Amino acid sequence: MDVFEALGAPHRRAIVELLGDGESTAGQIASHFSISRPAISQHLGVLVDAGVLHVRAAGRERRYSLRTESLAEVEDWLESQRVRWASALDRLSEAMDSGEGER
Amino acid sequence: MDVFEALGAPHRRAIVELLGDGESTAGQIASHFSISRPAISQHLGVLVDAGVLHVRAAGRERRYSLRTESLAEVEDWLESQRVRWASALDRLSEAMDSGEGER
DNA sequence: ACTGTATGTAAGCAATTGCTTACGCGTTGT
DNA sequence: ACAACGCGTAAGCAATTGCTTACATACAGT
Repeated sequence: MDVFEALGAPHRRAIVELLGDGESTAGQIASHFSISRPAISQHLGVLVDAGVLHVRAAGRERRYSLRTESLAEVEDWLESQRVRWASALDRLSEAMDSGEGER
Repeated sequence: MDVFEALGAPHRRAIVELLGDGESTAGQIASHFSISRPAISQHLGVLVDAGVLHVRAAGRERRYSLRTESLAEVEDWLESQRVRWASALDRLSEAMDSGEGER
């Protein structure tokens, strides 16, 4: 599953938001939600698979943290879309300037 | 369905990429994919609902175009995440500077 | 060694998703 | 008026998702 799909689920986005404050353990994360701990564990698995999170074992805990590179990946995509959109607009206004009356 | 979920599906992202070149009709869009036309129609519906696309009826055609504001929404979210992440790092290094030996 | 704590994994299930084919409805051209 | 076109909607279906409870594993504290 890629980054976009991973961020598609609201709960997973909420997890990312939580981790914006910094690293935290699976249990701490789960405590913020009303769904079961295993459900969170599965979401965390998806996020790690997608490269959004990084896990670090620390004793019996597992500390999750954001991998900002993955968010950058999404940002890059958006950026590239905006660029293409902008140049499409350019072409459009160019066409309107020159060929106004055509069809 | 919100923008994130809408962009979660690969086909829908591909549609957005297509529309980066400018407005186009449902049929034109569908012709780029191997899935059925109704399937594309449904994806278009989702994207419009999510505010990603705008439709304009033109005779018997329907012209779809990007609503860049919605992509900006996603970008804002990412941005805000990055800000929080950055300040979390600040707090961390601050803590390390001052209280090094604690814990 | 033994108990409790932190966590992932397995199995099962209802709801949702992404697709298909069949159909309906307005628009265009003759 | 009528045929063909462009498109959305309905119905149905298999696959996937998001959850649950129950279980397994591994470390920590006594």
